[in-house]
Amino acid sequence: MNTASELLVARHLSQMLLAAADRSREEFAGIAQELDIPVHLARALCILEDAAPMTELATRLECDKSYITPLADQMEALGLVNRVPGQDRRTKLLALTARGKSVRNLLEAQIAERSPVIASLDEAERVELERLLRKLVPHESQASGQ
Amino acid sequence: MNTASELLVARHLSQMLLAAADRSREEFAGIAQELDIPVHLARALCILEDAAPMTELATRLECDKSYITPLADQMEALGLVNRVPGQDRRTKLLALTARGKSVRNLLEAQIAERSPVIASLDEAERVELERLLRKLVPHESQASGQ
DNA sequence: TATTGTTATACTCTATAACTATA
DNA sequence: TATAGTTATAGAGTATAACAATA
Repeated sequence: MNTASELLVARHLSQMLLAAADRSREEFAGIAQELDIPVHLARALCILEDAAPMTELATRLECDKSYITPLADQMEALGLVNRVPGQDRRTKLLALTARGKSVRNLLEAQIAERSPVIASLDEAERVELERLLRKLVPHESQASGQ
Repeated sequence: MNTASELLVARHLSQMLLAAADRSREEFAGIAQELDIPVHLARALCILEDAAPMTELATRLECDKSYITPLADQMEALGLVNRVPGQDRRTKLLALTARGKSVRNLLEAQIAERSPVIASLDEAERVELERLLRKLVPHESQASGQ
């Protein structure tokens, strides 16, 4: 295969990959919007199945800890989490409230139902897609957030 | 299959999809950096094979036209394009200079060689990936920029 | 009246650095 | 001395709105 046609294939497939990722993000954003919570709070909610220190949330969201303070403020203002003390007195855990758990459950149910990889692919196709994506992704980066 | 396991599959595959898209973007950004041009200029360069009005560039890059003015300024400052008059006297075309064409060629050659979908997949795998991605992407959005 | 490109300005998202209180 | 969280501030990236020239 020559360079010119490889270029076309590279462009086309890369664009479809980006489009598929965008579609996945949009579906997630749509679900968050229907539940009336900002997308970045929805991402945090997914992570907070168990109460976790703010620094851990920063690590999982791949952002600076200074970003977590206002994010936690917003989650508290919406009644989704409480700041509770950890054993170390410097540490504050973000713990889901009853409402937080309820919203998180709704969120997860919608993701399971509507995520494009579930809604548009059958079991065999999902297995094959995973195999192909695994070849495209460097192996350490296969465990990041939504 | 129950909802709980579908949730896990949805999460895992969606994350891999996002990671693969990130990887593709990073490869593109790396190539741009090696050629010493900002990523957003590299994207514009890819589009400008033929001279095009600034508004068309805004459409292709999915951004506002007010964003194109400083972008074109930067490309001119780097000697990559010139603003040339169109037939309509309101319109300015962005036309690649000799240097712009040369940088664009280098860029495309690197993309053809190093894009993950070329470097990590064989022909049959690319065909299969395209088939799967096509099912994940709404059909109008299969022609956007890098 | 609508459109092209420009300008000035404002907004969103996120990070950096300095700070407090612990350890 | 190092760490958890907070605060104030700054930067990148991008959009909105008003404008001038032209259609």
